[in-house]
Parts: sequence; C-alpha cells; structure tokens
Amino acid sequence: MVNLNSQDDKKSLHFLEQIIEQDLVSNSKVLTRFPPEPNGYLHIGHAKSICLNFGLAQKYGGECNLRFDDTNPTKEEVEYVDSIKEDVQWLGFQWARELYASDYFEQLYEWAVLFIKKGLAYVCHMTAQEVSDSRGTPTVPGKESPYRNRSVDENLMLFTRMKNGEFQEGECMLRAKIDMASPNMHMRDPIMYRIRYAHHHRTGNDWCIYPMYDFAHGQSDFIEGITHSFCTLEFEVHRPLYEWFLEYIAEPGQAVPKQREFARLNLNYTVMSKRKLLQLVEEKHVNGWDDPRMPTISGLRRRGYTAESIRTFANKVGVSKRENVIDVALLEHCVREDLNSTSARVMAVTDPLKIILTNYPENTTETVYGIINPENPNSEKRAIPFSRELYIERADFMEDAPKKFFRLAPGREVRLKNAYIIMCNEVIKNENGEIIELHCSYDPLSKSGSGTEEAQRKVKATLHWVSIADAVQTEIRLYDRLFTVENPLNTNEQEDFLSYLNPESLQIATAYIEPSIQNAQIGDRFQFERIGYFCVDKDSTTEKLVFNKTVGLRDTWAKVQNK
RNA sequence: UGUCCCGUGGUGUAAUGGUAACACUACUGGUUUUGGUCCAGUCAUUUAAGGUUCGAAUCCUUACGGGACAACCA
Repeated sequence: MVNLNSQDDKKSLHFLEQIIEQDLVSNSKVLTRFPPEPNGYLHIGHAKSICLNFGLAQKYGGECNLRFDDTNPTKEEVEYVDSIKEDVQWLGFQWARELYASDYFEQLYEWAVLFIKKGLAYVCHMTAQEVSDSRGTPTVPGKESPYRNRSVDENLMLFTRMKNGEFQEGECMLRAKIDMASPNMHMRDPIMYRIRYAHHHRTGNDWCIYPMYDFAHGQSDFIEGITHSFCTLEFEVHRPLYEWFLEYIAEPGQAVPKQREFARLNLNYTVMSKRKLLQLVEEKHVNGWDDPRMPTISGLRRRGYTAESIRTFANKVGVSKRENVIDVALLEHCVREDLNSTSARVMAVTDPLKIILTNYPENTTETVYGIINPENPNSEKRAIPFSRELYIERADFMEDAPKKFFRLAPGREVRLKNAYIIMCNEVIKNENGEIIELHCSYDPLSKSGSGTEEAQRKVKATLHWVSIADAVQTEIRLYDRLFTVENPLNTNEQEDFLSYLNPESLQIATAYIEPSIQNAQIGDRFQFERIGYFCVDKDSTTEKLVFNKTVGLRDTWAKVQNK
C-alpha cells in the first residue's frame, strides 16, 4: 500500500486531523472505513474520501475497512462491488477487512426487536403518501401516526410477521418513535425497516425486510469498532439520529463511533452524482462507466491518469466544511507533473504536412537519436529514422507568418528535433490553392549533437517530425471537457444538464508516430513531444494502436494566438 | 417567522488573539534543440456594521450571502 505520510511534512492539521488528535488522548487506535453503496462506479469525489479515510488511518497507525453499504437490494449489483474493489486497489490502498452491511442483517434485526421492546419503535401501516403528508415540512411540525401507540406485544408480533413475509411491499414498515415535532426532519419517527421482495446480491432471498441507511450505517460502524466515521456534509443532519440509535445500543460507557462531516469534492465542467453519471451511461451519451471523458476512477485510469497523480490531487484540494468547486486545471496540473517526470518521449504528427528535403539523397535512411526522457539524467536514447520525405505538423507552418510565429515559413529556418536545421524554399499547392507539400533544404553540417558551429546556430523553433516511410499509423482519441459550462447543474427551467453536453468532447484522428512506438503495450504512457500525454487504449489490436489523449502540454502559443 | 452548517485573492487550502501564507489559474520576464519543463516576479485592506482588546481573519452581537434537511435512496 502506498504511504501518504511522506507528503505531509510539516503541514498544519486539517479539522478532521485535529479531532483525531484530540481523541487520541483517550483512544489508542484509529479505525476508519470507506463505505460505498455498490450501485455505481466510483468517481474522483470518492477518491478524495478514499484518500482521506485510508490516509488518516495510515497516518495515525490504524486501519481502514472497506464496507459496502448494501441495504437496498433493488439498486445494488455485484458488478459494482467488483469495480469498487478494483478502483480502491488501483488507487494504491488495501483495506484491513472487506465487509458488508448485509453481514449484519441478523444483528440489526435483533436490535430492531430491542427498540420495540423498549417502546422506541413501532410498526406503522400508513402508505408512502400518508407518511409524506404527516411528516410536515422543515417549518411545520409533523403529525403522529395513528399506529404510534400500539403495545409492545402487538409491535413484536407485527414485526415478526413482516419478517416472515406476511405483508406486501409498502403495506407496513418499522418506525422509530422519536418526535414528530422535531425541527430536524430526520427525527420525525424515521423509518427503520421496509419490506422489499427483491433478490439481494449477497443474502439472496433470505430477507424480505431491509434496514434503512440510518438504521444500518452507525450500527455497522459500532459493530466494527470504527472510531471515526467520516462522511460528506449532507449527512450532518443525520448525526442526531446516528447518535440516538447508538445511545440505546451501546452499553453505558462503551465507546461509540464519532460521525464527522466534510465537504464533498466538486469539479467544474463535469457532474459528480452517481445518478447523473448512471444516466450518461444508460442513455449512451458516453461509452460506458470507463469512458475516458467520465470523472470516474475507471474513466480517468483509461484516460491515462496515474494513481499517484490522483492521490496528489486529493491531497492538494484539502479538507474543510466549505462548499467548493475545484478547477479541473488543478487535476490536469497534477497529472502533467507526474507524467512529465515519468513518461517516455516520442515524436508523433497528428495533422501531417509533407516536406521534401530537396538536397537530401533519395532512397536513404539514416538514424538519429533522441533522449527518451530528458527529465531523467540517466535516460537512455532511442533510435529514430530520418529520410528525405517527412511529415511535420500542419500547424507548424504558416505561409504569411506574423512576427510572433516562430515556426516554419517561406525563407525561414527551424530545427527538426534531434536532426537538422532546415529552410523552407518553396510552397507547393494544388489547384484549389491548398498547401500540399513544402520543398525544403537541410544543412548537413547542423546535425544535432555534432557540436559544429552550424549545429550551434540559434533558431527560433524546434519542430517534431516523422519519416513518412518509417512512420506507424495509429488512431488517437482526443478528449475535451464533457460539458461546455463550468456548472452543468446550474440550468434554467426548460433545460437539463444534458443540454450542456459538449458535442466535441471526443474527436478521433490519425497520428503518424516514429517506429519505436511499435512495441507499446496497453496502458503504456508517452509524451508526444510538443503535443501532450497519451496512453495506449485497450481497444488496440496487433494491426492498429489506439491512443487516448490524457492531457495536452501547456500551450503558450495557443494563448498568444487567442489574443 | 424552522433547525443545522459555512463565508479569507479568479479557484482551493493555511494562519487557532500578534507581519494574511501556500498551491493552481492568469499575466510579466529569464533559461531552453519540446512556445513543454525549470527559474524569478505581479494579482487580498479576510461579506458588512458594531463591540471586546494594546492588538481581531480569529472572540461577541447583528445584518447580509451561500448550502443542507420534507425518498419505504445512500
């Protein structure tokens, strides 16, 4: 498992760390948990929670459990369980125990009976509509259920019959008897158990009654001996209920878990709710949960993000209780920083313009050498074939170049990276006036690394290139933000978030790459020099490599152009 | 006219009664055989008004602003 602590140096403590350190005085061990519901794939927001829960346990010498909150069989599937486990491990964490709330169904049932016996729970026969109507509103108190004051014996008998399948779905439920006038809606006789004739991914058809979140989560924490139960802000109003149940379950003086809440992660130009992500998948606006445009962990992984960069990101966004929207530029910065120091360089032309070196011998190929990774002082070199006919990037040539354009233009010189300095002598056009090729001459004395006076000549630009005869033709998938606006949820009445989908979020193109790319394996990451970071997609075949663009290099020239 | 939570540069996070700091973004400039990387610099009277104090981003009061809560979801 990765060790996060090395990154911590002398940073000040965030508020959850402060809480833990105060508790450490009386408590010896920190036990946390990451509690996903297996009803969807994990996203970058979950990554923050994972890094927090596992990281805190690690920092304070404790442990972190992976616990699936699987109390709603109608929405949960094994596929999601498997993907969640894969994602957590890929991120670099290993749980102490793999657990399921459904493991505790028997115990939870017994506790429910205990609440009935104490006169703190009752079976209620109101319909969903009646429950809703009688609950009141945040400003208006609710009304008590007519079934509220049944005898303990009758409740016991009824609850047993619920468990035995003697009622239909929706016919009745078990409710906690708290306070219908509480200003906290969650204390207005919340539902503890409901009837569901659904197959559960673990317990099969053993049960037809299932506990609600509020009667399962805190109890599960308690059973496992969790010391700190960290969750997102929307559960803050559940805290009194979390504590209310535990108060009657724990023995006097027995330690109970402490729930504390932090702000969830939001990223601009995307959505972060599982429901909306599921909708994107089901309605096929994207190609599955692991579509590289998705903010899911599996999507980011396929896109080429490293686990390291996501952990760094989670660390940099911080932890607090303020609503926040993180600029996706920070995520991109984190992955660039990692990939810059680790990825092999390669030259790839994505929009080719043919050039012919008129003074270079025909039918000749020579080998030039490039450094695989200039950030690594011990980097090896790679061999690159050079010849008379080359491709350069179309954007690297302008016929009428403004002063600020440093690249190739008629009568101007540039260096071909790792090779020679060339000059553009002639622009060849077709009958439509489109530029189809350039005739250039090269300076034989200017070869890279030769140390000659000519080679040390200063030129304004260095271009990447590829020898046409030796290039490997590949598919590249270029991604842009999935949504055109920073907050797709901020819609006016007649639109929904789908209307802000970016129609150009995926573009497919061809890249011609130097032949050293031939041995690339699925998942390998490269920097296409001067373009960006790419990784080999799983759709690659022996005939054709497919690359995903992870993120572009910072592009100062694009900014200058846009002014 | 409810309860709870939160207000610090464009964005996030620090400063825990004693000089508002760091990161990202943006913009300047330098280095560079990647217009990348790297390096240097610029960008805030801490929502407002009162109060306590020698001293307030920090404590108190009020106002204003934002968010959560009315699923047999989690």
